[in-house]
Order: sequence, then C-alpha cells, then structure tokens
Amino acid sequence: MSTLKDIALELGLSPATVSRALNGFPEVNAKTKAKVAETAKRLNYRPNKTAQRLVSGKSGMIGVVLIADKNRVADQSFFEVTGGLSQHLAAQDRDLIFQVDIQDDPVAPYKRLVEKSAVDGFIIQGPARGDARIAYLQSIGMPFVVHGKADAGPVDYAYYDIDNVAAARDATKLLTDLGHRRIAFINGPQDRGFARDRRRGFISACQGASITDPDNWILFGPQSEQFGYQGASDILERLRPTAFLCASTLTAQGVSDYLKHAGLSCPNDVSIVAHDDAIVTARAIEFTPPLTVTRSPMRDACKPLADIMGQLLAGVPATELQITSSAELIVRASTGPAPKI
Amino acid sequence: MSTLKDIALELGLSPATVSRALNGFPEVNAKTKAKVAETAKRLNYRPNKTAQRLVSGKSGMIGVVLIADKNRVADQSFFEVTGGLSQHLAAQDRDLIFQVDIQDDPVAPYKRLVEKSAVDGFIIQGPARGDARIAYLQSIGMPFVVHGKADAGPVDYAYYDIDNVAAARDATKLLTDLGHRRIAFINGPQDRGFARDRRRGFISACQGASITDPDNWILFGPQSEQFGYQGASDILERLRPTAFLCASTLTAQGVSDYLKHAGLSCPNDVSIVAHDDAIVTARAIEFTPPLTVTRSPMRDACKPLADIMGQLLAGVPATELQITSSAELIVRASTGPAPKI
DNA sequence: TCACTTTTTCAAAACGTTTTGAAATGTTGA
DNA sequence: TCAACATTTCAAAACGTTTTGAAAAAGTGA
Repeated sequence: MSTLKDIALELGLSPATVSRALNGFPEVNAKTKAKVAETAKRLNYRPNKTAQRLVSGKSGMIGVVLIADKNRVADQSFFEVTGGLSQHLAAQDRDLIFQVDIQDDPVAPYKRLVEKSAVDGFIIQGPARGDARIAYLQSIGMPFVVHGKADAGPVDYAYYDIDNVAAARDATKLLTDLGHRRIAFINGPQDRGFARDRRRGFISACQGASITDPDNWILFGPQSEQFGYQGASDILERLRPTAFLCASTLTAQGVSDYLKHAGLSCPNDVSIVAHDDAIVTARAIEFTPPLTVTRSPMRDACKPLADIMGQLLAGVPATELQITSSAELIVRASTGPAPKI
Repeated sequence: MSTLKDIALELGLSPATVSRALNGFPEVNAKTKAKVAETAKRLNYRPNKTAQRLVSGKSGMIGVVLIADKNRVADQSFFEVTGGLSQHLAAQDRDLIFQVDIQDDPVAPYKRLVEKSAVDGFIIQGPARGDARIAYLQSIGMPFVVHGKADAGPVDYAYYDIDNVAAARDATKLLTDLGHRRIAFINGPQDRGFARDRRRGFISACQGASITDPDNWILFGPQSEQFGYQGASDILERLRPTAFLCASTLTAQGVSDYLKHAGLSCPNDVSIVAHDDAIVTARAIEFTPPLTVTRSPMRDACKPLADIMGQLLAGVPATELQITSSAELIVRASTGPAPKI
C-alpha cells in the first residue's frame, strides 16, 4: 500500500500538491497532474478511506436497520431493496452498514450507530405513521431518506414512494370501466401508509362510478397467500363481488386459488387486479390467466433512494428531495367485462 | 462530541494519560483512572472510531457479500444468517458491511472491499468446492471464516459447519432401525458440499443395514417444495419406497403433499424424515403429522461464526478455528415402523 | 530593469486517537 | 542524605489525508 507521501517523495513534490492533483484541483499545473496520475497508477495508490474520513468527519457509510419482528415474511422485500441499495451506493463510493435488531425499542439500533458516529445517514424502510425513528433522527439532525411515505400530508423529510392513491384508483377505474360495480379490495395492513393511500384511491374511483359504501368492501390484513385465500372465501360468501383488487400478487395467488376451489372462472365470473412489487415469490405473468396489475418493482426504488441520499448529503434540502413515482397499469387476461347477472 | 483532549484539559492531564486510563492500562494511578472515568462520563465522551481505526490500521468492519444469481430463493437463509451475524458482531463492537453484486466474477466485490481497505475480514456463505473467493482471500492473506465447509478433507481455513454426514446417518439409521429397507433420499444440489456429505452419511447407514445399491435411491436437486413433490412422484412410481429422507422441510412439504395426493398415509404407509434448518418457511412442528427431523437451526450458526471471526482477528490460527457441530435428531410422528408388505 | 499580478508549490496545522521514549515524582534501603 | 528503583505522567511522533496561509516561480507591462 502506497501513500501520498510515497508519491510525493518519488516526484519531489509535497503531499499537499499530490493530494490536490489527485482531487483535480484547478490550481495545479496540468503537467504535474499528469505525472502524479501516472505515478499513482504505477504505485497502485489507493487513498486511505479512514484517513479521509478522519479529516472530513464523514464516515462514508449509510445505515440500514431491520427491526426483526415475528412477521419475518416482510423481509423478502426489505432485503431486495437493501441489496439494490448497496449496489447503487457503491457507485457513490459509499457503503452500507447493516444492522438487525430484535428489540422493543425500535430507536435503539439507530442510537447505537449514531453514537459510534458510524454513519452519515440512514435509509428507513417500512415506516409507520408518526415513526419514532424519524422523530429521533430529525431531533438530532441526522440525514435520512424514507422509503414509502407513511405520514399523511406534507412532511419535511426526504422520501421516495409510489403514488398508491393513483395506483389503486387506476386499477379500480379499469374495473368500473369494464362494468364492475361489486368490487372487493383485499388491502394490506391497516397501519401501513400504502394501505391507507390505496384505500383512498379505491374509494375515489368508486365514488367516481357512483358506487355506494365502498368501505364495506375492503379487507385489511397481511400481504400473504393465506390471507388472500381466506379473504376471498369470506367476502365471496358475504357480498358476491365480481372483481377483486389485491394488495399484492401473493394475495392474488390466494384469491385465485380460492376461486378455482369454488369453481369460479377468472375472468369470466370474477376479475382480478393486483398490485405487483415484482418480488420473485409470485410472478404476475405466470398466473393462469396472466394477471392484470399495477406494477412498480421494489427494485426500482433502490436507485432513486441512493440518489436522494447522495444529494441530501451534498446539502440539497430535504424538502426538495421528495419523489413520488407512479405505478404502471398493465392489463393482462385476468380482467374482463363484468358478468351479466 | 467531546474528545480526549477535552477530558485532559478539564483534569490538567495529558491526552496520553487519559487514553491509557480509559483503556485500563496498569501503569496509570487508580485515583487518576477514577477521575478520568468520571469526567468521560460527565462529558459524554465517545472515542472517535475513525481516529482509532486510522492509528490501529483496522477498520472494525466485516464484509458479507451476496452474489445474487437467478436462484434468488436461497436468499432466505443467507439473510437469516447475515442478520444474526450483525447482532453478534455488534457485541464485539464490529459492524457488518454488506454488499450485493450481480456479476460474472464472484471475486470482484471482494476485491473492491479489499482494495478500499474497508474490512478486516470476510464471512463467506454458501461456498463451492474449490471456491475462487477462498483462493483469492488466502492469496492476499485476508482473514475469513467460511460458513459450511465445501471442500472435502482437511483444509487450512477457519469454518463452521454442521456434521452433515452424521445427520444423514442418524436419520437413516432411525429408519433402518424401524425396519425400513426401501428408503428414498431427496437430497440437495449435487454441487453443494452438504449434499455430498449427507449422501455419504446415507450410504454409510445403508451399508450398515446391508441395503444394496443406495445410490440408486438418491435424487439431487433444489431444496424446494416443488422438487419434493416432483421427486416423490418420480421415485414412488419407480421404486415404491417406504420412507423418505428429505434435504429440507420445504422438500418434505412437497413430499407430504404428494403422498396425500397419492392417497398414502404418513407414517402408516410411508415415513418421512427431513433436515430442519428452522427457517420460517416450513415449520416441522406444524406438519400433519409433526415431522421427524435432524435439527440444526441456521440461526445457531451466527454466534459461532462471529466468535470465530473475533478469535481469528485476535490472532488465533485458522486451523484451530474449525468447528463442526452436530444436528439433533428429533423424533416426532412422521416416522413409524416399516409397513408389512 | 522594476513593480505587479497570476500561477504553482510548499510547510505546517488539523482531524482524534495510540504508542514511544523520556522525564518527573514517589518510594525504598543504606 | 544519597543512590537506586518503581510508579506515574508527559511531550512528541505516528497514522494518511485535507486545508490553510504563505512563499516561490513565472508571466506581464512599463
């Protein structure tokens, strides 16, 4: 491992000049710059990260914390995002420091990293409304980016989210345009922001089609195959819907299974639309029939999240770093005209 | 944030003495030590990690790299282990630096971290026989611990693994002791070390019971529900086994499903034993009937792996850090006497 | 040539810790 | 009292970089 001093000695320069040359400062002679670059390459010079950190006061690390609870199923998407994040942060020459904690206090692992001054910022996944972690990080002025905005209304932190209201509205409108008026919605967990937003979109589209009492047709619960199956069974008996809106392809799988079990055909008897995170577990294209979805791959969130973090650390105000992207409606074969009665 | 100098100034001492006092050096006066400790607490002193690293030349980080390939299913256990690892390394005041790479060259991400001198060591998961990553890290003298020994025979690196030979032998012996002589083994992927070891254990137990040509009864493939189902179907038609040995509870789930579909009762017609990593996806206890298993939770590997890493970095030779733990045979209701013909 | 400006380089300080080698202080035995 | 030794403290160097303020070198116009 060679150092700045080695290069300086080799060329009869001072470390200061070498440092400037390597960092492309304008006040250093072009010829000198070239010589330095050549020597650095020849000596296989790599700047010492630790030394750079000490002087800059930055760690170059971004924290990601998984609060592991009983409901370990959610991990799949967490890890998918975390993995992608690590790749895109690498492009900024930052690294991910990863922490799992099983604790009552969700803030503790964040505190730990902050007090060690181990990270320059955090990426928060799966936030809750009025999230304690957000409150803590704001209180100490630590930069962070939230994946999925949980709080309603305008906020003053940076986030990336998809437009869940529009996604649910588009999906619902597709169904109402096809003549459906009895639409069931098997939604996500009630305490999650995206589920609240999708409810709003669903209701808005229902009202647009003069469908009364849409709230009665919504079920909240985990995004699992099992809940889809059970929800379909429950709601079909009670309300005889002609279409299902599903929180995820996993849910849709459960619904689809139940329909088969009940001897109902999709899309002839019942249509299905799902939201598709494009997680491996249940592929919308491989359904029979192929599933109509509002699609927004989890993986697509990684790059924007990393970019936002980069800008945030570069000093861009958080309020200018709030991105809402939209999900794409992809019509396949699981949706058709509402059946005549 | 207060520094050593702040404490020194406050007490009229030199930073050197304060440093020694805080690190418990014997040559510093007990009274001074007490005063320093008190002041450090009062000023809420936290040593600056970066500065410590610069002077020690250690980064305090351990690298974990996921080579993401098509076969994303394996991730579940990878993340389970990675998560646990992060917790146990935290106890050593080390942190995990996490990297995902989709590349042709599995060594590239390791090189990247090494060249940035970002980590003090690596934990390698899912090694292959003659793994290129192992060869690279050995060639540059970077410490690493391998989870699951892939290479046959003695090696000179640190690893933690379970005794797969014994696990398969125990499970098979349980079956032969119950009178089974027609035992099918739905094993893991052929290129994985654990599958090779389990094959050896299976064959050894078969030979001990004078069962001929056991290799004919082994199927290699992914540890999935689907492969279990398909394997059971395939092998039942060909060979009419009275018992199944399964590579995982997921495989067992597939086998169990097929048995039901084929109208066979477990354990009356066919017994099932599986290896249980205790991953959430398929719980052995919740099977009907509850599944007999050789149990060795993935999660249990985290602490030993972290401990081994700690010792390795403390200078213990790698050859003294090779741990093979044994899986526990838990007899439940899925195994019974071989049926009279 | 001189005075002046611009370009280029440098020595030294800084970041916060640990470690080295020396110095100060305290203790012991005569 | 002095030497010899043990205990305790310190100033300075070190780790590898960036940044500051100053100085040297080069270029300009008269």
